[in-house]
Amino acid sequence: MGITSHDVARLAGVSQPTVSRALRDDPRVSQATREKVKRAAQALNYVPSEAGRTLSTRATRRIGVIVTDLTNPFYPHLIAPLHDELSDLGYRMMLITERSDEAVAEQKLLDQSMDGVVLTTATTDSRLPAQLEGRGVPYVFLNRDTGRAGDFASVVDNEGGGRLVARELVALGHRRIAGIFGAANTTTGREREMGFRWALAEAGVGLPENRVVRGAFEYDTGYRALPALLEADEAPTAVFCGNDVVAIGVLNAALAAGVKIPDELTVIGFDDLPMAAWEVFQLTTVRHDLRELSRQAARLLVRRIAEDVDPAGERLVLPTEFVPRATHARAQ
Amino acid sequence: MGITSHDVARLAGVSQPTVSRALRDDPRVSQATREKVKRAAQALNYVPSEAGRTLSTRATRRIGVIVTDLTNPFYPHLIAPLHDELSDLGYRMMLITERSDEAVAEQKLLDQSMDGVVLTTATTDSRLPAQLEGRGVPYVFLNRDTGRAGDFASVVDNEGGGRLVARELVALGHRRIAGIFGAANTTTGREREMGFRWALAEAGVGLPENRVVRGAFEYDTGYRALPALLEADEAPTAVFCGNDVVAIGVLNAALAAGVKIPDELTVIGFDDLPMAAWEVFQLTTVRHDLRELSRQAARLLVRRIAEDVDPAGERLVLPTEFVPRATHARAQ
DNA sequence: TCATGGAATGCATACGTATTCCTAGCCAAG
DNA sequence: CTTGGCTAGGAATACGTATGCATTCCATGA
Repeated sequence: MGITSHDVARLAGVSQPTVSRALRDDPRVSQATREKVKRAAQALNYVPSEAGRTLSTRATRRIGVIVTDLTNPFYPHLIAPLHDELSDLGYRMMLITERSDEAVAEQKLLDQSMDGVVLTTATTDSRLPAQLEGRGVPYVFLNRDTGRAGDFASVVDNEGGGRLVARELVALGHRRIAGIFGAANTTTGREREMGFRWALAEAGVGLPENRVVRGAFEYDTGYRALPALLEADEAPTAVFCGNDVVAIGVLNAALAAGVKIPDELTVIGFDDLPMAAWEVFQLTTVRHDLRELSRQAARLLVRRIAEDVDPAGERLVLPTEFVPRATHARAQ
Repeated sequence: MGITSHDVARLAGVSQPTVSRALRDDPRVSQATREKVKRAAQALNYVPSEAGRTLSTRATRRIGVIVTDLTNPFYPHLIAPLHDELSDLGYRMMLITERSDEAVAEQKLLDQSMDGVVLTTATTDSRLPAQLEGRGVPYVFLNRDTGRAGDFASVVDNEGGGRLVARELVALGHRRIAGIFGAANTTTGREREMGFRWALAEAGVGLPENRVVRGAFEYDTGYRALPALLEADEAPTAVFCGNDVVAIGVLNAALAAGVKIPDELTVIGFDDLPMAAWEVFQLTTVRHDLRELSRQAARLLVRRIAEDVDPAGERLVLPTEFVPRATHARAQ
């Protein structure tokens, strides 16, 4: 069925190893032979078998990427540039969702079928990193990490972003402020909350627990949190959301509840997804370079595979920037 | 470095083939030996090498999926259930974007590194299917196909969907109707347009070329098309969009242009993405079962790999349903 | 003229698993 | 007591590529 290097060898009248060398432009094969082999390969439409090569070289040129939910609009914006950069670096991307049975997922990661792994779903209690470590599989964190020393990670200055938002809200005169943060076992959730909280505290503004919600970085988290926050005795005049997707949930819930944005409620997101700029949202948010975030992760991983990396860990942090649009206003 | 079946064999005091058999519960190995081997494998934390298995069995349990742009909100809703179903069927998903250099992409598809391929980006003039055919790589079309006989495809009744919309618009009294359709070299674009057009013609309503736009199924297509359509002498009172993403572009453009939806313009989408139901859009659209569409494709491909399939081709067509929400109204 | 060395290529083998075929041992039937 | 058949496991090998090592051939220099 499949055409092998032996078939090419036969046609070209050389040995199989010579085919292998000629096609990879090994200087040890003469110009004439090289051309003869290439013509034969062309004629047979030969494509080297990846499995054979992998077994022989012990490199798959494949990278596994662990994601939770692709239908969450955030992830495609992470995955797409990651795919492109990996592709440029000569690697293919293998997508694995976290939901898969854990044992199965581990098998997939540990069977030597990938040269490296990108983790986008790290929680502070995940045991996967240790497994990979033990198996010698290079990996990097993207967007989230464990927060421990020794990580290889491409992340955002979440604390700084949280601070930016807090200062803006305070400057706008807001005092009853709410937060819908990410899960406490994610660094993105925790760091954004901490930066926000500390900067508020510096300004003497409190953030009581009854104005705080924590949940997954999903539309529904924002959509469901808003009604609860509005029920409180003193409704907040501003809410900082863990990310844009959550904020968009809030904006939709506000529309459903008849809450005027930004007059009655200021809403701030995080990430600046393209969607945030849509006319229907005009979401004020915190921008960072999502493309670069992914690219950096790809390059870091490839460096780690090549062992061209600081053994003590490398944590690449991208800066944030406040993006004023139409969902913020002075406290009434 | 890696632990192989030979290591397990040594520890268990048996031969390598016995390890292979024992771990795969081959009835030819005795209960006692099987347990001994499994304990040894457990102790060494043995995971079979995928490359070795692939080379030996000539099956990779890997499926390639070709996509254009993941950041287009439509694709994740196609890919996520596809991934899940493939995973349930024991396959992994390898993502490949169309933008990659074509030669490179072909290499990736033809190097025997996948057992099958799912094509989501077929155009009527694509040469990839022929390549795969020639190489004996099983493939199926998902969502789009070539429209030729012999295809293996999981698609939607696009024509029927187009008809549904045309009849609704006519019943609402619309006579100046516009269409923003998909590219003419995609079946999804063409069939939706044809169904729509024919049903309008049946009702005696015309669809002049100056009220027709064709373009990629992207946000920008809708966003840019609306101003052009509004400039015409007689602005349309209704516009049918090639899919929800395009429709959402139109809704945003309408907001920017100060056009009231639905009073001044009726907007209809196609697909019923979750996003269509968001309060900010409340998009009237055409629903089909996107999850089932992908699942069907996965199962069809696996059947084709097993050669348990009608050699003349199989085209699985899912029905459509009109979903009235808030972006349609009677012609003023 | 013969030894030396380098260039070009072939031979043998490794990679890790699955499978075909063979062998040893045992039991039961004659 | 022998023989046929069955069971459990091992030996050999295939899968396709890459590579270390051996070989051949030719040119060069002594």
